[in-house]
Amino acid sequence: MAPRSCSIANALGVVGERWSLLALREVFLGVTRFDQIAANTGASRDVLTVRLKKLVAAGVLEKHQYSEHPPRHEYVLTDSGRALHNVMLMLKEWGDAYVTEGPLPLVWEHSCGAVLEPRVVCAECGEEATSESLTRAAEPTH
Amino acid sequence: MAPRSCSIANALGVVGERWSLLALREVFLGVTRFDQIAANTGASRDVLTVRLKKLVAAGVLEKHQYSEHPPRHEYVLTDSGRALHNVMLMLKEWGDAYVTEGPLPLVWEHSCGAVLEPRVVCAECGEEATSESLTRAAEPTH
DNA sequence: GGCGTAAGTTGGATTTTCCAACCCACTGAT
DNA sequence: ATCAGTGGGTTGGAAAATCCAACTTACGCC
Repeated sequence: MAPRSCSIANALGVVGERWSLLALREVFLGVTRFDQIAANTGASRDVLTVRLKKLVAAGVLEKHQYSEHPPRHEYVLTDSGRALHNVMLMLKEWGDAYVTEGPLPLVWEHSCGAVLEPRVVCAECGEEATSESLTRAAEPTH
Repeated sequence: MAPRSCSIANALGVVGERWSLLALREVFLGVTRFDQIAANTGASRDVLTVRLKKLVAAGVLEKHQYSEHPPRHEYVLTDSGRALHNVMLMLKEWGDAYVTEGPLPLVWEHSCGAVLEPRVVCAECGEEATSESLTRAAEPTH
């Protein structure tokens, strides 16, 4: 039996290794340089090198040279990388609710002025998308 | 410099290891037994044993005995586990859009009848929560 | 010249992971 | 009663990934 084919597995194949998402979190927060990413995540430099290369190869990040002499780079998000924002939001939300103890280390405020409480809704009808309100529409026909 | 304290890191401490989220995906899909989870994810049995124990210890899953002789168990989601649904949805959405090639292996239909296209919105105002519409509201005061 | 910073590389020890094989308790068919 | 099959693991050894500290290169500043 081959394992189930699934976009969650595919996604994790790209960003599912340790440090990948934390490195991306830093880029989202505006920290784009190797040393700072290493310090803020706690990843060792060699592993971080490999992760960043993989994320660049996968088209999630781009490496921009912002100085030629000496050569200096920064990592910036591609469209694909920016699209991971929702994943990070939900992961943060779950961590806030069920893992983090004590005061929350980071709180987002939405442009409407409220502290952000994210909800996942169906783009069509605007109603919340819970696991109960979803049914499988297609199976692989193989 | 200590690494940044953050709910994303805390969340990944619980579900960030390989196979954890895929095992949870199976439980969401109604596959609750060890052998089937192993087969559908591709995880080796020893690693899966450790992952499931950790998820139970973290309060994400519960192990229910459904037969005494022979002892047989199934894994069921707790509230905390059910709350991971949003994370999985967004991960699937990103995988669909940026990683999976060819036809999508799985499509969800919302109760409104439409194929689900999930959006993350602010619970307060209902507007979409993009990275541009968010600002940091609090920093650790330490 | 010496110090500091950025962005890695390298080497070796330690952990994890993988995989196949094994085990035990039971069930159901012959 | 034996015999294959299933569920849920455990064990052992090989392979891969990770961690950490030290080293490197290439500059800019004083």
